[in-house]
Amino acid sequence: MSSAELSKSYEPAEVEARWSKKWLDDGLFTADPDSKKPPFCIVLPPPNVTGSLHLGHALTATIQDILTRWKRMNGFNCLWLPGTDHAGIATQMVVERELMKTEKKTRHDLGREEFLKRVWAWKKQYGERIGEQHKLLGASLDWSRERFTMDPGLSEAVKEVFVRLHKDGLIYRANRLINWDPVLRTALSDLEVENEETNGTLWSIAYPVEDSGEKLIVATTRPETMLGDTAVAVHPDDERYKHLIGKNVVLPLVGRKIPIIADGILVDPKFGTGVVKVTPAHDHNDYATGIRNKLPMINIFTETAYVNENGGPYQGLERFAARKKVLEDLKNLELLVEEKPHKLPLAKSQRSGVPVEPRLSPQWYVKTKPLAERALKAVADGRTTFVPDQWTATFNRWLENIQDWCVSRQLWWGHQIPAWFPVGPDSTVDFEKSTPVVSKEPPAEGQWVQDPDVLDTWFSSALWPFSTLGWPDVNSKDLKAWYPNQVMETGHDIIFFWVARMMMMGLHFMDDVPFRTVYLHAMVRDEKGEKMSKTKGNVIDPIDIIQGAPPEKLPASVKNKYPKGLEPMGADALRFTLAALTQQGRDIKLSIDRIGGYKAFCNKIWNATRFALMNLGDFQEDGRVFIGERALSLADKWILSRLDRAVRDTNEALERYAFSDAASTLYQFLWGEFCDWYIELSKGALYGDDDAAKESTRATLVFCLDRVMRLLHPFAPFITEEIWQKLPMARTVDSIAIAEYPKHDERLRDEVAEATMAPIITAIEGIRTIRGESNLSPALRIEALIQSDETIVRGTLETYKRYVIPLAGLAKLSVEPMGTKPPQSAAEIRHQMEIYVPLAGIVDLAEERERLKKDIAKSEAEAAQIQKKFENPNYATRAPADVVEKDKARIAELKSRVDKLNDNLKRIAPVEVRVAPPAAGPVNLEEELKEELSGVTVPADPDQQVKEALTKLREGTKEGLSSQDHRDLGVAYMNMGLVDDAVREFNAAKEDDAPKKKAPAAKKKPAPAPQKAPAAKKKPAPAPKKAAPVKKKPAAKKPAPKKAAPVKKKPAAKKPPTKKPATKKPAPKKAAPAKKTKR
RNA sequence: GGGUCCUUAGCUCAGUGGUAGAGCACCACCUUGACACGGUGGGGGUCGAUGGUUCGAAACCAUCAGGACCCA
Repeated sequence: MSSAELSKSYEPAEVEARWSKKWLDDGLFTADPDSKKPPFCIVLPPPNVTGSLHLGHALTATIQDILTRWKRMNGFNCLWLPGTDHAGIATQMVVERELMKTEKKTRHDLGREEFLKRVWAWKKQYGERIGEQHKLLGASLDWSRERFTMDPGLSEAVKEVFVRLHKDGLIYRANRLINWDPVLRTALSDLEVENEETNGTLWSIAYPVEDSGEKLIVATTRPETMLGDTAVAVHPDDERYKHLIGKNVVLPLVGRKIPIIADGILVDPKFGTGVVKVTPAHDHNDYATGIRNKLPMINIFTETAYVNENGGPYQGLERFAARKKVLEDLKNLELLVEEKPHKLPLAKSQRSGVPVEPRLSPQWYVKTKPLAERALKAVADGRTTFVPDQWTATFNRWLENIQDWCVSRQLWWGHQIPAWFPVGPDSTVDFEKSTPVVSKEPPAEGQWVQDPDVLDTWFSSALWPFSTLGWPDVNSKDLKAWYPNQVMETGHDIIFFWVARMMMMGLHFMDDVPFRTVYLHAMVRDEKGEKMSKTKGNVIDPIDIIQGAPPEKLPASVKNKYPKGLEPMGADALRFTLAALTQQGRDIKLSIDRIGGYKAFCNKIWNATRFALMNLGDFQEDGRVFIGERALSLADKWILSRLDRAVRDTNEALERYAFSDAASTLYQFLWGEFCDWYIELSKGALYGDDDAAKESTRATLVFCLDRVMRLLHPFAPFITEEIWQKLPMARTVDSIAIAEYPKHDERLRDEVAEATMAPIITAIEGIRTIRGESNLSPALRIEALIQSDETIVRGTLETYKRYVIPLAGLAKLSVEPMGTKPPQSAAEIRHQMEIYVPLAGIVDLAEERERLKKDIAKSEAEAAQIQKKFENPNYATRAPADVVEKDKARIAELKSRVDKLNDNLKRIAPVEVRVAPPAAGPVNLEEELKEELSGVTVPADPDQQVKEALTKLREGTKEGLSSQDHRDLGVAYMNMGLVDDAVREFNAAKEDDAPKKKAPAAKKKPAPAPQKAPAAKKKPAPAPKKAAPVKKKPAAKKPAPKKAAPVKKKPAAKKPPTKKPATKKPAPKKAAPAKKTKR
């Protein structure tokens, strides 16, 4: 086991399939109502049964699964209950469309019974898909409790609720103006109607006043409804029309006499002409006016919005055709006065998209006021809280202004309303006039017919938190165990559809809130921030991201960006991305590239594990000795302490539902600390001969991986299970899914270790900065000298040379008190230490000078900025002392830094190289330059690598070089302090009078390699100050700003939580991995 | 018309009174015995605009501009 072989990279497909099946086979997610553990229950908001999951569902599932797995691992008795919704209108529409397409039939051709059979068949065929998708996502749902809103149990709950609400006087039937969808031929609730700003027309029509030559000009956006006008209204105070109030107009086209009424509510005298036509049966405002003024109501449309028998000659025309005809006729009569463009809000059916036709019809309503009051109170009392809490206000405002809820739908697919109408003597049923009996069964006496209508889908959804648990059986074990649910997690777009209604129903029937916390997540949008919708064609199937997809499967917008299709990312990467992007109160713009980044993260974790397993030997953690009791190295103690912080921060973030903060912490710890630092530091021990060190390192690796896999498991269930199972250690449970979630453990915290590591990290980073900015090959070992006045720092660096040397790629490290600076060196001034790397012979000092100058400039600029604050006399007096002190200290530090950098700049001032003209005869350069070169340190024993490179170069110089090339090389060698080589080249330059043009063969190794083709520089002697371009980049390199002394910060204060994957890192400023070095 | 939210590096976003941050992208150097889905180093921002409060504003207040969403 300890030598388990891992593939070179993480391949999610196989791993996911295997564990997904195993978890289900083992029933790990099947909840037990008899458990003594504390309950934790989330019911999955049921998706449309015939639909398919989109990324919004993937987000819901991810968040709920994170919460559930986290709680499960924390010892809760978790139930996450899946299910689907029958989605009345949507499903019926889909099946009707299919029926028309394949059989050219309407549902009426089939009849209700036969049609419903088809819908059930459809449900059976497509209903599995949602479940499969959830399983691919790794959702730890209890499939044994899967529910469907039209299951017998849930249907029973619906009937029970309807009957009881009716008995309680909270359900009634009324003939009112409702929102009617003329395509679907059903009533809709207010929430199912969307108002859309539309460019329309405002027509002005002349209505002749009866027995008078006067005409009233009315303005309307819907002229066809004049067929149903029963009045015209003016404002009671409008002087223009006062004299006409009480008279009649003759309705054009129809000839009906209708009254001129005064209504101060309907009429705005400033709008249009100040005269309004009133059509109570086809407009909500007019309807209210009709009631106020006791006007007759004339319905002019059929249920499909064709003009009916009340429309006289227009009967049979569709509503828009009727409009056209009415306008035409008015024009002919010269009664159409004006026509102008007008913007108006158009009410459209959310489902069919057609304009809603307000229609008078008898429907069932839920009286919501009393229910809403309880819901409001429960939230006010804090029995249910919203996260983020900004939604509380939205919730309150809606419930405070709630209208009665129209719950009947003229559909076939859904819960048929348990109301019974008497069959009349002539075997007919008058659904409009007769009084129905509400009960589950028809009355025993007489002949009854059940109301043909069904209930709004949301009616059954509102019962979901308790109907799924067995209600109305109040003795149900599940109900007792898990009601109220702990959390309702859903999108904020359905706070009214669902959350509010579940609150009302839960409180009424269970006498308690349905859930303690409502977590509302943001909407998932595409990369451009647009809502994902089928019509926009930007909907992405989460499975295509998990498993990859060929371009032809993708929506156009995605295909454009990824013409080759999508690579498989794996469920863990998708989940982690969603969690990382979840900001409270902010939409998620999903970036596929971002998912790629987290896929890389998964691969990184995989390889870190691979490294560990390859180096564990026969180590086996039996758990008998607590890790802290082992003889741990500094690195071991450090990473354990960092791990403990990650554990604490992750738990703390999850408590706050701050998923992105948790993801960030995990990402940063695993990559930025564990991989970048600990693994690199561990190599010394693992590859060394000290068995004790090896043992403690192996134990630490296993300990960390075990903990961090558990910590990460809720976010990335598959890879963590796979890795956890491979760790050589004793386990008390068979799956990480039911292993204990790591908890903060004070024994692991080690402030001393963290503080001790700080200068080590500072030193390594400082040396790396020099290397990087000097473009030194990672393979090149260099020497470094660190000076510090801090005894502790010196002691630490001396003691832990074995950490610094390999990670910084050193051949040698010297540590000493502040003192004489080495000549010809690059410098980095860091907190409590100065780092010097002798560069003579390695690198072009001119570039180092540039680097220093920029660093100086930057420090000076920062100091000046702070200094400016002190120019304001009030600053020192009014600002808090500690802030002032801090600024003073910072200025002092910067000034000292500038001084030191300047010193070093002087030390590496250019060497004046005077080269005699070649024609002047033999020159003994060594002799001639003795003085100038006296300060140059010639590396006593250049690194083997350098030697090799030089050898190669020297060989290269033997052929094809012009005298000019030799001279350039000579200067280069001079600058590097390689006097012998320089002299040889200068001599060669003189001897070689027949120049051959050929660039030296040398590669780009560390040594100088003047690759430029030998230009025919005729100039006798180059005498360049710095000629030899050691590196390629001609231009100045970059400065070496580096932030001040990062490491110091003391990891603890992680600032506020962050969001993204990487946030602020705790200790290591930049967490530089440490790969290179060894060789 | 009412309400909510957003505007910080090329992109996506943290930061909410005291030295501008992350990931990705970018540049340079590296096929180093876990990983090129990698390593190291680096460049890049007048924090939407204007005014105010304050010793000090990306942050608080006001106004404006641009964008998103909800409700009527």
